Amino acid sequence: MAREALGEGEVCATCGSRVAGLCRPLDAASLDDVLAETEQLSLSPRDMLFGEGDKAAHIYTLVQGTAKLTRLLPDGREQVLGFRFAGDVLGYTGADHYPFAAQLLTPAQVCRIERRRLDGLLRRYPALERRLLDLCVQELAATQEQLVTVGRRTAEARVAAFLLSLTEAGRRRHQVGAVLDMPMTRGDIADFLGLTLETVSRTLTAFRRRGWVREPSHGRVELLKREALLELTDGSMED
Amino acid sequence: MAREALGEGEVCATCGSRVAGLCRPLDAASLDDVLAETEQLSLSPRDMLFGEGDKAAHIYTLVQGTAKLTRLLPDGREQVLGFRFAGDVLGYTGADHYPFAAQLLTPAQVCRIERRRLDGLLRRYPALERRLLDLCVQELAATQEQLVTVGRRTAEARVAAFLLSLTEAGRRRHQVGAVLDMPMTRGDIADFLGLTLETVSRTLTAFRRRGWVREPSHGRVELLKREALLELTDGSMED
DNA sequence: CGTGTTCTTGATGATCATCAAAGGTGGTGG
DNA sequence: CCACCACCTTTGATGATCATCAAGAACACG
Repeated sequence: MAREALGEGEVCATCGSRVAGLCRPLDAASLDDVLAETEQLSLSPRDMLFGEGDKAAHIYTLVQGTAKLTRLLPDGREQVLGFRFAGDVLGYTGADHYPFAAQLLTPAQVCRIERRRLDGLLRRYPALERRLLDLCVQELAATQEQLVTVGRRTAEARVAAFLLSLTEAGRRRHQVGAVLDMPMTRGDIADFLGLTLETVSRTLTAFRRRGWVREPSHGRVELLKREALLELTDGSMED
Repeated sequence: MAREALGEGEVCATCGSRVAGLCRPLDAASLDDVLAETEQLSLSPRDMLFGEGDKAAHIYTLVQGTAKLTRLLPDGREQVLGFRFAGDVLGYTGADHYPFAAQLLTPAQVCRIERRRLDGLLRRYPALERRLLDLCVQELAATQEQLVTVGRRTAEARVAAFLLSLTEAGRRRHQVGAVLDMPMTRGDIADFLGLTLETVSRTLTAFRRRGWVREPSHGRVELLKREALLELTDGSMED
């Protein structure tokens, strides 16, 4: 669906790689070469891409769909480290076991490559290593931003920051229009923001009552008063 | 001081690079080459390595001393993103402005290199790019761990996790003995853990009263009951 | 020895978690 | 096609944890 809207990079026959994902910096010939070493998978909501502590055998590019990255706590609760969308790369780690789990929230297509094959490719295509570094730096910045949100903001400000981050995620996927996909449950959002699902629910209905947001259907939101949400985050989210 | 304890890599005449830092993977000849493009600085507590939003002109290796990375909130409070110790690399970012500030907590020596010169070096020594990626992956993991701490743990568990992380940081610097450096104030720790300085103070005196920790002098701690602290974090910090 | 900073300790209260129950929604199978 | 079931969401009542406000003590520094 987003396929036609992509413009610029195009290509991405099987993998979407050219557009975003790991292989973005490659030219057509190299891309074919790399794609030869990959597998494509179709998956369903709740499927695990990998579990926390699993052997880190693959690197994944999410071609279509949404996933959450989670760490499990001993008492059964979980912390959501982040959400990932079409075009994002998942599961690169220095260690040989994944330090967190990746679970799909929607139907999805992914492109994956074996870790040990990747090492060869990295030697052959140095641009890939640079790409991985750029992606890692981006992820780090996003995680730090999230740390600020969870560490220093009120419940309302956290939910506001989350909603605003959805529009950023939508833009990266060239999503047009004011209505955003929000495939995660209140519980997922709560585990992301360091709150309970009740608090998230109450906060969202408060925003709805104030006319700041609208939920046209399950899994979608529209932000009607972006300024109000921005103000809640205290101006600390730029753009 | 830690200098003689290093063993293995040694070298590190000026920069400490061989031991840790950015240049660890280089051989002696390449190291000399790289060092020729660096500057060495001696700095004092409270000096800023760089401010949030400054032009990202340099990459720094902390040779000696401790620093905190912070983001400022509009209301004047700050979130400490992390602490950095001898051997750590600071200030690598994809953007052209630093997204956070770096301030020293102790007297320090740093080795820095201009951003644009680094780009040339990265081409000449691909191992450096790999090194940067490894460091970034490590930082990401640490930040995610911190997100779990701040998002899901009680005040006591957060302080316990912080203390335990100090022993990890000490080990990386080959610090021997049970007494750890803790150059940060209660306020710094609070801003790191998403608490107030009063709560940190109360929690630490509680630990002291229980005989779990001791502060032989300002800026040092000894952990007397590691198991107790570990249990507080709920077993979610391994090792 | 004084001054600024950091640390401790107490009293009070707000925010958000917890416990509980009912209303929606989508999906599945009879 | 309808009914049932699992899961998600909403809303309320209550209370615990931690922030806030305040003041004094310890410490480091010049």
